[in-house]
Amino acid sequence: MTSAFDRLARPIQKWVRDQGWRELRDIQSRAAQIILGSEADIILAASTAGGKTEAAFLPLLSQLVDDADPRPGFDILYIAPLKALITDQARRLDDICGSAGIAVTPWHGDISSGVKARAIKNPKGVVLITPESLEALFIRRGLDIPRLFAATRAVVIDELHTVLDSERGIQMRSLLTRLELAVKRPIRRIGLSATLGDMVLARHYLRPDLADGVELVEARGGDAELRLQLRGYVQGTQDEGARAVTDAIADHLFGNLRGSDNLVFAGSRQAVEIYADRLRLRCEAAHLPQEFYPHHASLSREHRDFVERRLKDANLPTTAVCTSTLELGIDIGDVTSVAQIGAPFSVASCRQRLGRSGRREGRPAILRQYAVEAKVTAKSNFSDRLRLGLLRSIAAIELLLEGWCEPPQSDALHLSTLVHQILSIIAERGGVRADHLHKILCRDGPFRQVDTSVFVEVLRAIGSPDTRLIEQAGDGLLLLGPDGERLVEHYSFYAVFQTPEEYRLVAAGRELGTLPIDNLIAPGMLLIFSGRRWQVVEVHDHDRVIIVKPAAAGVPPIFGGDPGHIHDCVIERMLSVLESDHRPIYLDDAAWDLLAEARCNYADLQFGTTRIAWLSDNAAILATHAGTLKTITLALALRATGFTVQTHDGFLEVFGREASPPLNEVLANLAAGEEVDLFAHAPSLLFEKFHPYLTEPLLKLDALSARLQPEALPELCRQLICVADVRSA
DNA sequence: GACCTGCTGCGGCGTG
Repeated sequence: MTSAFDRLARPIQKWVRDQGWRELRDIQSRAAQIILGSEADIILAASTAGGKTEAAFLPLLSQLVDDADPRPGFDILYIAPLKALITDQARRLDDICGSAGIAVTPWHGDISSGVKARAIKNPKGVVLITPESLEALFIRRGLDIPRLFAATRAVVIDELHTVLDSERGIQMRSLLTRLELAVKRPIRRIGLSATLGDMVLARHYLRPDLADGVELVEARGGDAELRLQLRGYVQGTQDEGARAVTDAIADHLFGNLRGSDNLVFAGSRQAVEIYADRLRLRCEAAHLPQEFYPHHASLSREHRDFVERRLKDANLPTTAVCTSTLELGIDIGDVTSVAQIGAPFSVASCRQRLGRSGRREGRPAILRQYAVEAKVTAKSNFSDRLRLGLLRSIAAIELLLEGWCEPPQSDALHLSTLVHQILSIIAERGGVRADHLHKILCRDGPFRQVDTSVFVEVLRAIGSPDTRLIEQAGDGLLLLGPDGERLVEHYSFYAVFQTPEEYRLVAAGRELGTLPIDNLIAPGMLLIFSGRRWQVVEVHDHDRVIIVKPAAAGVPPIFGGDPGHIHDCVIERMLSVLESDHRPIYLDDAAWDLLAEARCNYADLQFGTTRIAWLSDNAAILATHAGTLKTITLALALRATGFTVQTHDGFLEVFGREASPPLNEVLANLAAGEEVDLFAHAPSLLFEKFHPYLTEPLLKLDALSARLQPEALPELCRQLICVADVRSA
């Protein structure tokens, strides 16, 4: 067979040689053979900096050079979830395309309207766009879509793994369906991804109707040496004790990270502020130049750019104390080590973070995991005694080492995003019939879990006199109603995800960043923000602005957040770690003491032989051996039957009240399939952007599909009472 | 019990 390199177009070959590459990487050769030898859809899976972009684009651009399409229109559509990524990739592609005379157009909110207007007039080459800007194109220029994409041969979707089951991922898949409808032919899809946990599901996501036809090219081996340490810390119940742990961790970070580039994932924006402050003080005390900086989404763009530039600069040692802002693929170069404070929420993000270090040949990947546990007293709760945070850290590391990570959740209805896409299609076309809408979105598009009756209910809800998002014309055509019109006209419509309201924080005329409005802020209060200390001078509620001045002391603000979902496999692993007597080699002595203590307490509760630990006649701790979704579902079922329930990772603490029936009986009934009203205590059902326009029955369906697992309840309860029976018999 | 992401069209003003 002709080598992959030989099959590339001349100018592309020249570019490869100019890079000084001796040969194409394995993933690049294999991708080139498939792209140039077939029409197949492809997933290219490799770690950051694994050469995925070139693997897709070298052959695609070769096709443009050797076999140009005379029709007008963009030849290649590239979609990425971050503006920064588009800017980076446009620069790299410009370099390759320059000599081949192929146009490269970055397209997102920060690109000037002049560039966009020119591209619309004369569309060609590669366009790099965000899902939101593509959405805007459909809504504002619906009639131009067939012309703009008449010549498009391929859609390249970057960071596919981050959008698989998210609202934005569903939106993007809907847009791809609509694009193919507009040009009346399929367009090859190429997904670029980090290594995925479940490749079958990923293929299905890329091309639902022909998942088996999706070719998979994964980067082979090449895994760097991994150096791991899990350090245990115990914090007291007093404020003073809590500070002592923070200082101990800050001391360790300061001693080990100074002088090199590192990322410290602190877990929350508040923790980022605390640790950045502690580390700054240590530099000042030692009369050393500052090299520790905070980085999270509430900080001003200016400050974040500054930190990112420092990370890229090889001459300035820089450690960013950050949230998941620095987890995604923007180019900050290689870092020496990664630290993680507190247990990670998912194995997938843990892997993504670790992938930031050890990327260069011969350098190890280094992960320091800090586990902070509460000091146990006579009054301590069992969850503190079982050291659930430490266990989750261990479980995540073990699963990471085994190559596992969370698969996407595929059965959610995504009704909020469905409302968004209904409005968008009506706006794109001016009007559309209900049956046609159903065909585009539910039969051909990504909303296949939505059956006809639910779809009709959604249309009724958003067409009701209360909501007035849509209305029906005499000929049956669905049109935008007055409120729908107003919604779609505003630029805030294009994003499918929700964003909270915020104050802007300003010091000496410069914006430091933003704070959620639920912080109670008054003049005179002290704040830690952007790695420095401030005093509030003025609060302008109307303009949502807070003016601050430097201060000598401060407290970190509250940033809110939502509870995360822990996967079933992570919980199972936590329990098997508890039931084993093995000492993982990466634990330090303090962490090992904590684990040994947790194992003793687990045995004391008899959990080795039963899943129910009775606290009294009608109060117990249940070991659900299940992740957040199932555990929460059981908690709601028990609350509905009159119990007070507290939830923990994989455990429930259940207390009977005077009127509640015996817990044993309730569990037996649930095991037998008895139905209970999981929404008996009217929990809030508004989570997503377009939820406020839906009816309560629809909101419950949406919650049941994505946030609960009622179908798992009987089996979960059978397990609970079965294992309990074995013990009593 | 947490984090992140995105945005058009148009009017008004200054400058060359």
